[in-house]
Amino acid sequence: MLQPAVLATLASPRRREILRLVWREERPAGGIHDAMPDVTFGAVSQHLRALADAGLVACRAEGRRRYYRARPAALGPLAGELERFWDDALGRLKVQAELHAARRGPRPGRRPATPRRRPQ
Amino acid sequence: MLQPAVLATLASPRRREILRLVWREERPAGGIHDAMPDVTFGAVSQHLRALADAGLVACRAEGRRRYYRARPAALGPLAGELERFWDDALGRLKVQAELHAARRGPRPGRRPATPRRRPQ
DNA sequence: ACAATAGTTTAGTTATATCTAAAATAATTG
DNA sequence: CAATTATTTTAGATATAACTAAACTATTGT
Repeated sequence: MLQPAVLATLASPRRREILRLVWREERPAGGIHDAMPDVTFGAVSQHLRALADAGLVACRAEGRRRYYRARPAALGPLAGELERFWDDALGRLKVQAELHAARRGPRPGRRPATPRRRPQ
Repeated sequence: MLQPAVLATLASPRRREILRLVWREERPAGGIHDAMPDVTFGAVSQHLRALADAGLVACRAEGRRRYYRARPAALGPLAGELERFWDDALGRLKVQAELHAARRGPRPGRRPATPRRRPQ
């Protein structure tokens, strides 16, 4: 299936919640639902289908259980979709700078690094 | 404004289209609309507001024109929002591998960068 | 085969997004 | 100030998304 909008699929907080639940270890649909008390099993199942359609999760059937797990590689196409922005030299620098700053706190080590395009 | 869902804002293809138009150089709202014949000026303006609310564009008024430009740095929070996934060691490796493979073919330059973990 | 369990799918409701057309605002010009 | 230009905002239509409840499918156990 020609991956329907990874970005759109990730845009739903509910689906990100699910994705986080199955990121490190697979879980059966019921287990996922147990972790989300405020929504129906049916709704969870629907989100799981959306995630699977986008390639963001894989499903393994075992007995009457269906174990879901995240497919981290599916974020590659997301990066691809953002590529037009990300790929811009200025954009990349700014993004990475901010990312690093947010993660580690202000770091003096980052030089402005040869502005190749147009320094705003 | 406390940045409403960068991801959700980017999920709209129309808004990505606009963002691309103002990525490298600022444009007046009208200029943006000119590049999008299949939608109303009003609709464009509404999307511009959504983008601005998400911090993805900035606006400069000059005379009766309003010039918009992208704010690449706003993709930082997006990365932050994806951080929980991206930050996972396995995820990062897979994603970056795929990204680099897609963009330039295998390149040895980038080191994996100390994996910080967060408890889920 | 029957009942129980695990999950999906459907029908229908409600909420949210997106769009158009028109009215409103704001700066500029005559 | 009135007209013009550039843009925003509003009201309302239509489409899409998310959810619930219930019906349905499939697997296991008795």
